[in-house]
Amino acid sequence: MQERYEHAAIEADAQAWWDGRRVFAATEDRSRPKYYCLSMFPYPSGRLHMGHVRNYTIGDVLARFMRMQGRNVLQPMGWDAFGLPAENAAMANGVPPARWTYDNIAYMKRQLKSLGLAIDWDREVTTCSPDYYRWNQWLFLRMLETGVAYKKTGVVNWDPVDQTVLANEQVIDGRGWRTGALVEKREIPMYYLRITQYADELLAALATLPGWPERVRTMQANWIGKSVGVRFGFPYELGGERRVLNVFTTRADTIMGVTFCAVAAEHPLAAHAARGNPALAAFIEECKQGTAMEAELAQQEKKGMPTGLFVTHPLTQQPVPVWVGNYVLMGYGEGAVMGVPAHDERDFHFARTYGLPIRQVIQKAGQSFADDAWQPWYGDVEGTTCIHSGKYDGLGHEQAVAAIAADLKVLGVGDTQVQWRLRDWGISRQRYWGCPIPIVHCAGCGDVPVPDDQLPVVLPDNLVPDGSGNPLGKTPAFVDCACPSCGKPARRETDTMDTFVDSSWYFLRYASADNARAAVDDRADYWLPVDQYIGGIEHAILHLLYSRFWTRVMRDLGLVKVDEPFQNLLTQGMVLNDIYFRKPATGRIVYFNPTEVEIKTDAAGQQAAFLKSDGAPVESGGIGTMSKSKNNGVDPQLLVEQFGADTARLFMMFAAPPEQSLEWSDQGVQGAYRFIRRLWKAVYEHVAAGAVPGTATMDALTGEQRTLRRQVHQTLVKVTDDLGRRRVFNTAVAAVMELMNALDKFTDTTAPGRWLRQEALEKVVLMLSPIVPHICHALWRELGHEGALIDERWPERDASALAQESVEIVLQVNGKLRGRIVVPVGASEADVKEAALADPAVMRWVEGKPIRKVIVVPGKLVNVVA
RNA sequence: GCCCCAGUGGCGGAACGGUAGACGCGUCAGACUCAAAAUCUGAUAUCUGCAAGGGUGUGGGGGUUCGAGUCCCUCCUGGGGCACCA
Repeated sequence: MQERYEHAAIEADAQAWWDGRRVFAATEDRSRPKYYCLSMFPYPSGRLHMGHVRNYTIGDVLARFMRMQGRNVLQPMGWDAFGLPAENAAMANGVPPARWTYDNIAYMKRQLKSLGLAIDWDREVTTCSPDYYRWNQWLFLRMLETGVAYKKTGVVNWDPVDQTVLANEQVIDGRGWRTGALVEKREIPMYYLRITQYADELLAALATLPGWPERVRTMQANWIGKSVGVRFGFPYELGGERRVLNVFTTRADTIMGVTFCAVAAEHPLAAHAARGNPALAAFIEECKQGTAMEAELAQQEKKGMPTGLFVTHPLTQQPVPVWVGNYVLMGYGEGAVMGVPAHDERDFHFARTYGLPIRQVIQKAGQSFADDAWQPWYGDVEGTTCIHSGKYDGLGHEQAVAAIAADLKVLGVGDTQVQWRLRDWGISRQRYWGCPIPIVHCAGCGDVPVPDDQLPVVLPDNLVPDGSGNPLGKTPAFVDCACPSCGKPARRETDTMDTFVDSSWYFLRYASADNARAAVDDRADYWLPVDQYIGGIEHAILHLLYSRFWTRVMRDLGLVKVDEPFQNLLTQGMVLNDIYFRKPATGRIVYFNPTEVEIKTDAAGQQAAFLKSDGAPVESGGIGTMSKSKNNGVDPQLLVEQFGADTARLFMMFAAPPEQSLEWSDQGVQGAYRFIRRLWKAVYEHVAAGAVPGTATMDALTGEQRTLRRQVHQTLVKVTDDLGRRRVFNTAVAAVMELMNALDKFTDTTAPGRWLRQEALEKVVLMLSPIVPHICHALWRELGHEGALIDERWPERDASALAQESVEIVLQVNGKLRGRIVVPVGASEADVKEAALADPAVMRWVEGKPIRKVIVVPGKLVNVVA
């Protein structure tokens, strides 16, 4: 055995061994329980970043661990290859997005391979390939047929200078990122998927996902946002015609406190009132300007303007003024709300601003109402009763809502209704680098779906966008076509699909990746659902919800049998690093990569950062997610070259639990490397000492030998639990490190001692193999095994090694630690209590006080309450 | 603004209501070396004490419990998401 640990040779050798025997190619072996281990596929941005390394190492550890547990493991990989960055790169470099993307994929695939991941590359999926996206198109057409897909108008960010639609990301402070022009909202026709039709099921089924983090389920439930309330109408007359203004409210109990109604700027009533009212028309225009982003809308100043119209309160018959409010969303409910300033905070501030009356109709015991300042209890529903509400006075929230809903129903103006926050999913994007929507617009026949036998509608791969609109629209070879229905010249749809479509079913395609005739086949029934899905917390809502929806749509089309695609979910935390920058007097902030920066400590002990290239200081921007924009990423390539994939993997697993954010640390990497070299050295020295004699008889072991063997098996129990049940890896690594520390101190060179060392090292190599597979592959051979480690099973614990004769008990007096005693295992509670009370330290602390209570936790502690 | 999560030594973190700080990093001391690096050994929350020991301590405040870093309420700070970044 070689004395030096040489990661490059060891890793190349192990990877060649796995590749040469195709050990990770998965087949549908029905005799074994399957394990589908899936990591979120990467966007091919150019190079792998640390977030990827973390994500894929977690997946790989679980995949390899489950393989050792006897499961038939599938771990596939692919590319989320459509998207905006390719268009941005094209604009910057003049290279077509297709070439940029495929070059990136080739490079990143080499990087992934160098990490030694147990991936079945035969199932690789690339979403920008026609082999994949033709099925997006095919599935979209099925959704059109079943009514899941439909067309309506939607709001987009419009850059009036570039004449193009902007992504939210491209809008900075309300202006276009390239032109600096004020962004406008614009309504255009788009295709939508009826996810709201599945809202009930998507919400209810969260209860069937105990393997998901509670917080993700909560976020999804809030996103779907089911609320039960009352929908009712305020009657009014317009041009001699009787109409109603419908609103939805969860607070029908406050209906007697209505002093105004507010409608969205896009509401028909607003448009009507604006005719002949230039000031109102201007206000409505102003509301329609600006952002379409919820985060910005929610923070802008609440503004409104009266329409001059009045509606009638359905219960009091009083006239109620109608306002236009910029805080009313057309997309939610009816696009109109009843205004109850006394009991809704937004309405309160609105009413205060515009001098509208505030009428208290809810009271709470011990609280007094004043209309000059908002108090949180005004919005309470518990412990409140109605006042100033006529026949409803004295009723609680629920009773009042029920009574008022019933009365509105009798009047024929309202009823209880379930309202969802969830909106239908708009999938049209006015962009080039995406999956073409398979529709042809014909002057005679209208919107005609492309027939299945003409799929895929192939995206031309040689265009270079210039930022002014979708280049597809300027490409006659793409746009001009014959109508599939009448054959006359027609125009092809130039919108492409949201890239979330691509990622909503790729995990199904992996199971049937080579099928050119169908999107999925019965192999999907074998592999699905995904047993373990691993990805960033930033996908907690959208991607995961869309995937759950899409899977159900495919189920209802008879294509798959599962309801839920992902049985267990692990949301890994972000990878963070230091941020350094300079802010020139004019121009934009310049960020420097931490590798370009040197930290110096001056005479006074103050630390300061300097740029290596010019020696001048840079400012510290704290710590943040590794990102291109902050230029604080670390290239995994350099790490792998310098220290090897095993070190990179070990550091990632050891530095933090998987769900927490992870701070990058060069010194932490050094520590991981040091441990790997220690492991190598321990095996080297053991092997160099010659062959291990026979076997040892357990009952002949000395106390010290028994202690070591117990620790070996205790570590095995802990690591098995951490990897299997708890899914935390940092503590598993720590336990093995402790064992290695103990092994260092175990200098016994007798025959049983050497035998124990052999056993300990074998267990360590097996336990660490999911995390650092390359070095373990090599060490397993060196420890004298003919077969390869990849074919080994996870070791079993030896119960006899774990047996103990005595156990330490912690003694507390009034909850404070005061001493310890050692008692025999299985000592009775009474004996332990007696021993505890007889302990000198306990006696000293309870002296003179009557003992009120003694709590005994068997095998752990005694707490004396005095 | 709304929804979700996290705050523990100099740092990353451990503690699955029961010994706070495992393990690693860093620092300090020692060994080896002409020297340095590497490696190895030991110490390392804080205050008090010669020591044994004792006090304090898990972002702030309050609560539940024999016992709270852990559960509940509230506030502060940081992070993620908010529907066209992926």
